[in-house]
Amino acid sequence: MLVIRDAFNGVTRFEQWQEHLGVARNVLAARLKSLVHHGVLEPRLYSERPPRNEYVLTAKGKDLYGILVTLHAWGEKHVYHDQQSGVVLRHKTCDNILQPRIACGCCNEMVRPREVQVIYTADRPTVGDMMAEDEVA
Amino acid sequence: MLVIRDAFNGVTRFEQWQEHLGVARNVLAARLKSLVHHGVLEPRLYSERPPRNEYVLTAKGKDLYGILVTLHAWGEKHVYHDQQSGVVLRHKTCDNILQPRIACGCCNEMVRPREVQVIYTADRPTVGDMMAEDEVA
DNA sequence: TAGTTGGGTTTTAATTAGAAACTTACTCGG
DNA sequence: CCGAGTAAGTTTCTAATTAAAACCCAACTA
Repeated sequence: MLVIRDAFNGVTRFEQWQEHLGVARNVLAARLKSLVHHGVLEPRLYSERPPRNEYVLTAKGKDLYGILVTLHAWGEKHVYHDQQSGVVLRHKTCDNILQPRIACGCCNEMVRPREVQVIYTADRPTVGDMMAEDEVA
Repeated sequence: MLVIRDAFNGVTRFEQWQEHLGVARNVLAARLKSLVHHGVLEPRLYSERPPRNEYVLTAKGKDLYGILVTLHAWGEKHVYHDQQSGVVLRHKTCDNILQPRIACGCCNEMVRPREVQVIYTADRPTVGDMMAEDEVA
């Protein structure tokens, strides 16, 4: 998640993440590999010899933006209690601090939890099933 | 997260989570304890003797709804590729499958990533700092 | 040629998860 | 009254996962 957050902030290279996050190098390498494998990031060779790649967000990755924004707002409100967290998101269009709300893509109305119905269309897959896609190797 | 998801689906008791998630009992106990400690869930004694609690979402917990919905939609689109995932969210108000979008709480407009500016209001705290609140004990 | 930089692996140590048994304090049925 | 059942955990021990630290290496660079 933090890797992806940085990616949205323009980070594309191993060393940049390493510096920003202070995470162990092997862990970062594993994260990147996994994110590439899951199609969230895409490696791009920016130097042939020595072979060096940068990592850019795919469409799948870019679609994580809503999650990040929502998560950030939650943290601001409930973890930092609207005090200095160090990072703030501004909505350029209206020039206010972004307070993200969930809207419906169909009717454009704001969505409240009460208006959402959970429908089970089949036997609910187990957590194991959900992770099964990993078992490629 | 899965614990919280179930909480939104009406689960309040230890055994219910245990059955739904199939997670080890000690792990579940640890999760619940941690969620209570972080103020996401609130224990409520529903029986004095024997002492038994149920767990209900706090305001902080309820505010996680947006994250869950956004996450779910992402999974539907990119992990299940809009095929049978087993669970679907319906927007009662307009009777369509919910496709959550991020809207701005101030101007009510849909938000696109480009319209969001990241502002660093202070030295960015390290990941360590962010977690420091845990060090109460 | 001796650093330095980018991008990793290998090794080792710590953390976490899991499975199963045990505990406590009841209730219920015979 | 006795044993079984239930709900909510705790304990113990083992297995798997994760992370930190150190190491590696190919290519620039001074």
